[in-house]
Amino acid sequence: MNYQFDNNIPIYIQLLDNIKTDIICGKLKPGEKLSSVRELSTQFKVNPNTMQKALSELETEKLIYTERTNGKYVTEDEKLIEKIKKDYAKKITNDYFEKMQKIGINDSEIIKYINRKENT
Amino acid sequence: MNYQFDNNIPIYIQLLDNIKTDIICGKLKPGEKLSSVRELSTQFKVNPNTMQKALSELETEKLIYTERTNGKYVTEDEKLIEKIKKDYAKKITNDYFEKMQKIGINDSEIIKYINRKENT
Amino acid sequence: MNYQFDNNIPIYIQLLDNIKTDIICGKLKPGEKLSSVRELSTQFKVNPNTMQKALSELETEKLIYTERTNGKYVTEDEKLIEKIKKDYAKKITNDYFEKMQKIGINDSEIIKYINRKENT
Amino acid sequence: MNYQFDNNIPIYIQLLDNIKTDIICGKLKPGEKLSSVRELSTQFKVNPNTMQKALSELETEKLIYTERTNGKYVTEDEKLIEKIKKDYAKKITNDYFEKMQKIGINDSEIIKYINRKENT
DNA sequence: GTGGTCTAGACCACA
DNA sequence: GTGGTCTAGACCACA
Repeated sequence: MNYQFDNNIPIYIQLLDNIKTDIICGKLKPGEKLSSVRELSTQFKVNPNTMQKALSELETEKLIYTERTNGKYVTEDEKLIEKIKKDYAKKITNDYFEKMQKIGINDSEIIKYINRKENT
Repeated sequence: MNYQFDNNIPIYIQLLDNIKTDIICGKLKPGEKLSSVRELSTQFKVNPNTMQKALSELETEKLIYTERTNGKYVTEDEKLIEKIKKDYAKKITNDYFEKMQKIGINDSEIIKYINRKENT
Repeated sequence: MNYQFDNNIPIYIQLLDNIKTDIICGKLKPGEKLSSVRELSTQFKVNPNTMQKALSELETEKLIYTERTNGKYVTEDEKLIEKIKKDYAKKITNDYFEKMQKIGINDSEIIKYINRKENT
Repeated sequence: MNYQFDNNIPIYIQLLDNIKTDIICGKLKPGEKLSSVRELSTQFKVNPNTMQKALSELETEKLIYTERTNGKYVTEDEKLIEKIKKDYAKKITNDYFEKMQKIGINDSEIIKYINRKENT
């Protein structure tokens, strides 16, 4: 499996989002141990420093924590994960509505777009 | 009127989006003459080069055209505007669904988020 | 002026603390422009990346902000600075008391140590 | 009893401080025999090597001594303990004042912070 | 083996 | 000129 990076977004952000998404959607379980920085960087074919940067950002968000000389783990705080998930969902829903309204598409028209999408 | 720029997105992109949105939602009418680059750059408080770059991108998209020595105008091609509007609306609807699904939120849950938003 | 680094503390933390202290005590004023990353790294004789790391940590704390292609500035939010100052002062006061009590020195004895210090 | 370690300070330092504090505050009496390294490492849930390192540092400071094949003991030199206690107290008092002054809090303001703390 | 730090230096977009 | 990103690779403490 070979990851494709979007050239317009910094790689460390894409790595970060990738792992974050895995935590939020439950693919990475609370308390689960992550692969080592070295392994992950090999797997994603990036420099260890780049991976380290992505992971340390996740750590400041408290989504992962480090046991020194041992490894990195997904937070056990399930409420935090749930909160981040809901906040994120609300945010992108808001952003979506904002963008639609900005180009002059009102609520009832938005529903049409959504229904068309739903019935695919 | 003072525009607030998001420091993480190139200013010329933000300018471009701004004007594009105005055309799509009809605030700028088909065939309407734009202010001069100089005026626009003063109005948005940006470097004229930056404004120039934004406008030339819009010109590549054919949303505006230049009459030499006379100024820049919104395209008169209403079908083009309509098409860009619909394509854009579909695209952001798709993006929205994709993002929600990525974090493990399925269609019926998406509807909940949308309803909550609708009833605000 | 040549900075001496403590070998047991990461350099970027020491840089960060240094600048943070300058902001908190008012040596760097709210809204003041910082020297460029390159200048600062020359001045402190560290690698630009190390300085960059220190500064970006200060940015996540919102004590500084970046104007792209322009430079970095001290936050204009004086309340935030004041808050960070007070929180920090409370924290080190608490830490001090805790440490003293841990080695079996009670409040009245602490006062003696403080008075002796005060009258120096 | 389960010790919580701060991940940013080497565990052996935290163990060392812990035992040192117990000696200084009298919880461990002069001449008292310590538990075996094996017991201590089980009790603190650390690797025996780590506990060994902590103890050997304490031995360098002469706060404990080893009777070969018999075990480790707290020093009987009460003056030494008293001296270390006072030195430590002075040191952290000095450090405290230094830190406060560094962020621009003068002596009279320090007193306010202390009084507020005292009256809790 | 684990994570953390740091350097040297290249390269980039933007203004 | 400004900040930002990324790589290659060394070195370190800790367990």
